[in-house]
Amino acid sequence: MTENARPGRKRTVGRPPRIAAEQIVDVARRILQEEGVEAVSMRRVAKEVGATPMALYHHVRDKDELLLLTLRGMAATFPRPSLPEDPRDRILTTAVHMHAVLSEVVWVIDVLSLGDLTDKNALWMPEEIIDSAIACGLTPERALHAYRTIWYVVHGALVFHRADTRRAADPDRRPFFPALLTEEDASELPRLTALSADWDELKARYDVAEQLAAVVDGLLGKRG
Amino acid sequence: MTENARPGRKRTVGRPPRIAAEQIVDVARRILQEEGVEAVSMRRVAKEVGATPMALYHHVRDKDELLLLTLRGMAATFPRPSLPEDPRDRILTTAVHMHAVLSEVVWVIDVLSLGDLTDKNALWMPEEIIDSAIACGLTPERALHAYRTIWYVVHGALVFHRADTRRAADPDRRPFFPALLTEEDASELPRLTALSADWDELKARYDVAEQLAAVVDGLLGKRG
DNA sequence: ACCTGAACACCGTTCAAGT
DNA sequence: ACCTGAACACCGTTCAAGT
Repeated sequence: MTENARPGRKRTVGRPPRIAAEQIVDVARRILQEEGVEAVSMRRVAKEVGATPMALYHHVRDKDELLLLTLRGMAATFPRPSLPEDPRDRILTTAVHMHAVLSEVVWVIDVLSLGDLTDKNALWMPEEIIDSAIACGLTPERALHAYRTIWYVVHGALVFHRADTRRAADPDRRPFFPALLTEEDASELPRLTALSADWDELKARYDVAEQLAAVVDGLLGKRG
Repeated sequence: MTENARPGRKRTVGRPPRIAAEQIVDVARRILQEEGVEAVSMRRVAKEVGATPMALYHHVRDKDELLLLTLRGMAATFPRPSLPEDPRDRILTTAVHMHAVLSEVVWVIDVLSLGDLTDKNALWMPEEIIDSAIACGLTPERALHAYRTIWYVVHGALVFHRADTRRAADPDRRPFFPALLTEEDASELPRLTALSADWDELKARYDVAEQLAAVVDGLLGKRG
């Protein structure tokens, strides 16, 4: 948001605005949801909002800022779940919640991977995970690192699931992993060859909650 | 690679090629390395190879294919490390190796996240991890899931480290996480507030090998 | 202060034609 | 078979001018 268009600032002189920053962001968010991040362009948003492309630049600094603004308030639309007592379970529930929320609004992950977290309403999740990890005996530093690792697993599950979905939708998709295994590879790559038979079913059975449970236990050092 | 340009196919008629597919891929790879994925365009590659943009389409199907071809052979340039005896250690060493290799050629991760694995020389790594996980007592299916989770951690570490590097290089970077914490947040987000003081140092101390060790132990079920 | 119009410097890709 | 030229349908952003 540019300096002069910041909400709450009194506008006493000059031409009254014809389009509001919120309108722009709403349109961008709708395109994001309906057609994905690659369908969003300044020109497209401008057209749908009924203005020239350059009008947008009075409300947002550039395209990146517009995309980041679409995230604002998203976390608030999902109710904060009630968490269990046990700190280990609190971590797990929060992590699974992060994944669940983000897989309901798939476009968020696309925007998220190109910028920073801007939504303060989402910060209770790292806070909760770090706090619970400390309650489990980790130092604050180790707790932070553990949070990052958990986030990487959540992020990876979302990103690669999205990539799979896209590929499945692609009409003329190129040959990919299991297809490029030849007979000769069978001896060198026996495990992959064996698994490639029902690759898609196996992939579908990947259970994030289960994996996160194992990861959390590992990070908390609950091992013999 | 288009049907008619496939290497090994005898070309007995027609105009001799002026540019080879390999030239195109080499130029693309150089731009990738020197300026990043967003600097690669069909027009730019064509110019540097001394041809019109459309000449490229005789050797590759589209831009995506060109990018995927740049990965071909990358894994072979890194020697396969000697692995320890213990299967748990083999998993860890392989995972750390994946991370080390990919952080030496940072552009690979950008290309990788938009497509599939095309380099057969890289497949020994999932094979090794899955095989060792089975040796540790996991079923093949659980071993595959464990591999995916490990890959997510490696991928996340690389992607977010790259995002940080980019942001650090950006001259007019926007305010991001620790900066947007206000005094009022301190009570609701005490852990994050406390950690935000030396955020950058903490981030720099994130040790992938250490995290992977914990994750692997969790995935192998080595807990009390 | 807010918006328009024209322009700059790009994209990926298709299609018809040349050698 | 391989390559060119022109064209289509786009991009993000700057700059000068209008109300």
